[in-house]
Amino acid sequence: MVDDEVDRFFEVLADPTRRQVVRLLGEGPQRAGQLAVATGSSAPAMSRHLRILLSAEVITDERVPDDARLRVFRLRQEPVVAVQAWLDQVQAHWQEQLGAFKKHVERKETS
Amino acid sequence: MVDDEVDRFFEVLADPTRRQVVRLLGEGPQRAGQLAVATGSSAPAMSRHLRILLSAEVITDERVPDDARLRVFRLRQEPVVAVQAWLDQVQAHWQEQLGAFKKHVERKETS
DNA sequence: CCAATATTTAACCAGGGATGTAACTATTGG
DNA sequence: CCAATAGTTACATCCCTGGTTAAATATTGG
Repeated sequence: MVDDEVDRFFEVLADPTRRQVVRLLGEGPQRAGQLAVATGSSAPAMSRHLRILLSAEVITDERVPDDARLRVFRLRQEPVVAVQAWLDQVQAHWQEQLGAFKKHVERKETS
Repeated sequence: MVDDEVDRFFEVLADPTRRQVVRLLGEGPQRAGQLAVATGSSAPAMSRHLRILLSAEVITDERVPDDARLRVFRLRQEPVVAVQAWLDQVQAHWQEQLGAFKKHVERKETS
């Protein structure tokens, strides 16, 4: 029942700005403000995107101990892995065909 | 510039019915009507979903030679592969960390 | 305590996307 | 030629998402 995670991931990643955020966070944790400028979004817009990504559990947030105004966001790996698994499953029948083809070739080679 | 393909894939896969369609077509080609009943959608709704998936080049269509009223749809593998590559890239820094950890363990083991 | 910084919340608005119904096209089969 | 089948298109509607502006909250630094 990890399907939920996949569903939320796709729904939330429909937005190009949020895809960019995921991309950026893929390279490492970032602050909200940094993400805003990097994506060319206003602060309020970014705040909402982050809230959506949080509620979909695609990212996590932490307050910086030194400066509690700052908030850093981190990409969670679980949903990424879940989506990869989903795509693998979609590809399953191609893999099978590939397997069948391999067997076919092998049979030819050994004959 | 394969990023376009990824963008369209995510935008189009935001809809749960279309995700279902992709899932179903992952198991093999299907007709429009079959997909409609399988997903519990009306014929017009499915027709629209398929048109969207076609324009995003996620699927292809073929007319059946015997009965030209029928149309079968097939999942294209290219976008699936492209999205997998995208996710791999997002995961890149985790892989690095994993690599670093492995090296760390190896160093410990050999010492 | 005050000014500046970082981010969130609220209120509002415009556009897009999904759906159902009904009508239409194309094709098959008797 | 007509009835049935498969699918598409058009239209009206609804809702949801995303953006903006302005104000609020929280925290830091002088």
